[in-house]
Amino acid sequence: MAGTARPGGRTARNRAAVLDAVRAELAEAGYAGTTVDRIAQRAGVAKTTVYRRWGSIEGLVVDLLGELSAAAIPLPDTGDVESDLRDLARGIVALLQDPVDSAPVTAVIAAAIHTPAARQALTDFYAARIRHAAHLVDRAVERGQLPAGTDAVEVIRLVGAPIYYRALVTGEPIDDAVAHRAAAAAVAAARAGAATTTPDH
Amino acid sequence: MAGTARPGGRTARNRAAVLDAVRAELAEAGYAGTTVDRIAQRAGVAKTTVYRRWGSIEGLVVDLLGELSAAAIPLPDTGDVESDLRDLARGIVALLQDPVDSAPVTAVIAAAIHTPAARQALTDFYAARIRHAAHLVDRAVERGQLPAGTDAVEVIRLVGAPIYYRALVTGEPIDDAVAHRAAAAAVAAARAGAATTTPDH
DNA sequence: CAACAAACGCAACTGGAGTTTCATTTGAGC
DNA sequence: GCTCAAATGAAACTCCAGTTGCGTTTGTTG
Repeated sequence: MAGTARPGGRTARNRAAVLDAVRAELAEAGYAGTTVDRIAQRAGVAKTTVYRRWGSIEGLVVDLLGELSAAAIPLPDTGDVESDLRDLARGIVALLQDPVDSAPVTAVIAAAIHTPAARQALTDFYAARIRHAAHLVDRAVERGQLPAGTDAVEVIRLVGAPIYYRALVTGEPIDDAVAHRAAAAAVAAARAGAATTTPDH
Repeated sequence: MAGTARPGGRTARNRAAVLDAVRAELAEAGYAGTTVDRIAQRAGVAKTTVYRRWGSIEGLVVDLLGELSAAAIPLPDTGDVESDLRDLARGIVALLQDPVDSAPVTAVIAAAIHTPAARQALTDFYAARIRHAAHLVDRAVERGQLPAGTDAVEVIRLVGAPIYYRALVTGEPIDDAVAHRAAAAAVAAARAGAATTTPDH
């Protein structure tokens, strides 16, 4: 439904202009300092149009997130699970450290705490991402690097969790060392059978 | 500075009434539906007073978080690291599942994404909590259940991370099974030496 | 190219969050 | 129990996000 009208039509052109403006405003002023008025002005569009089509800033960032999920992300494949997971973790760290890339993500995370629509969009977004990355773990299981019965999705969660935990909860700094440890911990847990589809408790 | 004036004075009485009102409003209407006007009305206080003393809703929830950190939390001590960490994880799950308890926490997390003051308060809050819980891991190292050189704080992070990750990022359901796996993964990582103060990379 | 529905732009309007001003109350100190 | 600074209450005010109404533009259909 992103392309109901012709890509060159005014509707599509305005949509692109507005989303670009949101990206720019988020990067410059942050989520708190971003107003619909300025976005509309920057996009050369009446603010009425923005409110009619997106309803609010939350609607805008949700739409922005949808664009992100459309962009395919390459999956590392070095032949070694831990290397692959480390690359994956480094990608997450890089994403969260870049103001332009992280702004829409953290904005939706904040919005998801209040708004069910944002919550749903975020859940769908990460479900797809994690499912995609899980293939990396499946390959490792096939290679015998991880025990059979390993829950691939759970391993991916274990990689991302410590990084987002720092970014959102503790506010501790994030760097490649964090990515390194997250990958190492995930692999260790998986090797020990702590990430299986049927827990042995 | 919480008790500058006498505990029975009007100032302290108003503070308690307002914070109680915030708790109640958060539980009923959620963070998005909470307004300063209703809080003031509920507390039997002029809204001017609220704005003067707390500045905004964010200031209120930050203050609420401060109250939470003042309440001491008991540390499990079963003699087994994994049991202890599992109890700890269950406590986090219980906190996030209870609307009344979780509301101020998630509210500050959302606020911390935008507001530096909330960010600082949240960072301090969790730094203290994690440091406190880390004693549990230190004891386990002394008992020889975990390798020497284990970073106790990092182990605690590994327990909390998957739970908050689900709550804030992926939106996946949270239950005791999640707590169980988080503790198991953290112990596995620690046993494998993936959570040491001096990483072996 | 004529017709028409949908999307848009513009300006005026609305409502509520947050501020300011000043009179009043509280409670600590003497 | 008197004094005074600080905190509070009440009401009027400002400002801006979000809405509404209506005329205009766009682009699709036949």
